Amino acid sequence: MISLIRVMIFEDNKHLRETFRFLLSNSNGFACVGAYPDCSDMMENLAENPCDVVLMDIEMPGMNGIEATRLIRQSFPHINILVQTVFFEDDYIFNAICAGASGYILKSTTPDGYLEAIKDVQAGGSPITPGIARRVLELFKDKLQPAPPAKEYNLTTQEKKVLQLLVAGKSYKMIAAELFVAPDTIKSHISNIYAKLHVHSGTEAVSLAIRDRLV
Amino acid sequence: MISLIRVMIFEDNKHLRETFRFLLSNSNGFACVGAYPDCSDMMENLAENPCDVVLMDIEMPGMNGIEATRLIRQSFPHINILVQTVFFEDDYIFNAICAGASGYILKSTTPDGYLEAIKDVQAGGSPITPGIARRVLELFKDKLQPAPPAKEYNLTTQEKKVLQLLVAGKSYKMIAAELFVAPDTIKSHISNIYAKLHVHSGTEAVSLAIRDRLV
DNA sequence: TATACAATAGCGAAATAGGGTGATATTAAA
DNA sequence: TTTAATATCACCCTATTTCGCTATTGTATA
Repeated sequence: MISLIRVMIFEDNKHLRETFRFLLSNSNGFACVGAYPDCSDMMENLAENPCDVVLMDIEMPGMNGIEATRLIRQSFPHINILVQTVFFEDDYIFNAICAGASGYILKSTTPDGYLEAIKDVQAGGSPITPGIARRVLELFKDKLQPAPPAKEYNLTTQEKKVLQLLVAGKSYKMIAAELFVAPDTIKSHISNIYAKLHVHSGTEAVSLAIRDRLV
Repeated sequence: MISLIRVMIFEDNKHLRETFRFLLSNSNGFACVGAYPDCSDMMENLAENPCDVVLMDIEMPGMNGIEATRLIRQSFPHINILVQTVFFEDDYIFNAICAGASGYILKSTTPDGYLEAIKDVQAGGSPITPGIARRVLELFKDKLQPAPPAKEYNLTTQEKKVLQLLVAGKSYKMIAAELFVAPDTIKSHISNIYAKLHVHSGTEAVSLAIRDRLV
């Protein structure tokens, strides 16, 4: 008994859809268990025809491929979804990943490329067209390191401690107690902090401190 | 005149290093402009031998490939760095991307795979081994959607507005003015907000609101 | 039709925060 | 050695915040 990778196709372009079906039906190790132009009966299709991999177009009439991906992942988490598109849109890429796509390839891929990609996702990998992968890495970097504190504010070590306790929601008295100094000293520090941060209240200072990662 | 992709290699394993050198020197369109076992003289090497792509091992004696990647990106931002490793470590992947690696491949790649990957990075893409790409996507998802507000707090719409303005550093009076109601109304709302959030001061509320993404 | 909740508003008292000014001791830099 | 920055503390005064309690209105909901 040979293990087949069962693939379901969602692709609105009829010619492409039939090409995929033909390719999968005539390649060893692959089977096409359905090919549909839109996602109108998607959940029923998936429930009736078990499959391992879904080849999902993004641009489709009705529900788009990203929303469809999200739905499939919710009800059939074991299915690997290979998203394909003609566009490089950052929003597409970002949303497709968040929706749970397991791979993301460009439509310019060769027939063998498709088969390779389907094998890759089935094996637990995530084939990504290099051009798209570059965008993924850029997005990753942008989102994950939103610039270290652009401004330094030149807070002293004691001021930083006070600011931290202020962010923790402590009152002047409590901060004073924790740092073993007089409440008036804390008041003085906080005045200086406000001046350096150009704010005039605790809430403003806390807000800025958190957003600028001063704490 | 043919355009060559000039590649510099950093790889501590002598056999691998020489294999790469041989492969690049004997493949059309590629040139090896240097192959070193560590990064001790890296910056000088790069300054003296212009190159387009660096093939960088992660595990090396002395400076590791990730730190080296960071340094190269700082001084030679036009150079594309292709990182390779034998390990699937999430930390490696994460840090390599943040350091500015343009591609990330496993050492099990075939000779042709290396040449393809080098061509890909030079063309502005980011070849990533599917297995690693899967980890990248997982990391991406984990880091970017750090759980929606675990607690709901059941704030009303008006209370949310008030909280937002409080986070913006506004005083009771200013909030009242912006929402066209009496200051005492804001006082009431804030009392209710504090009760729902289990806090007792503006700074605490702002801190919690930002950290729990209520705003 | 009661009941609950949201939004509104007011009153009073106590606590806290914030602005200003000034002083002292210590330490680091010019 | 003078100067500048830091950390400390005090006093005065006002504004703001916080807590409690009460109360009205409109809108859903049981």
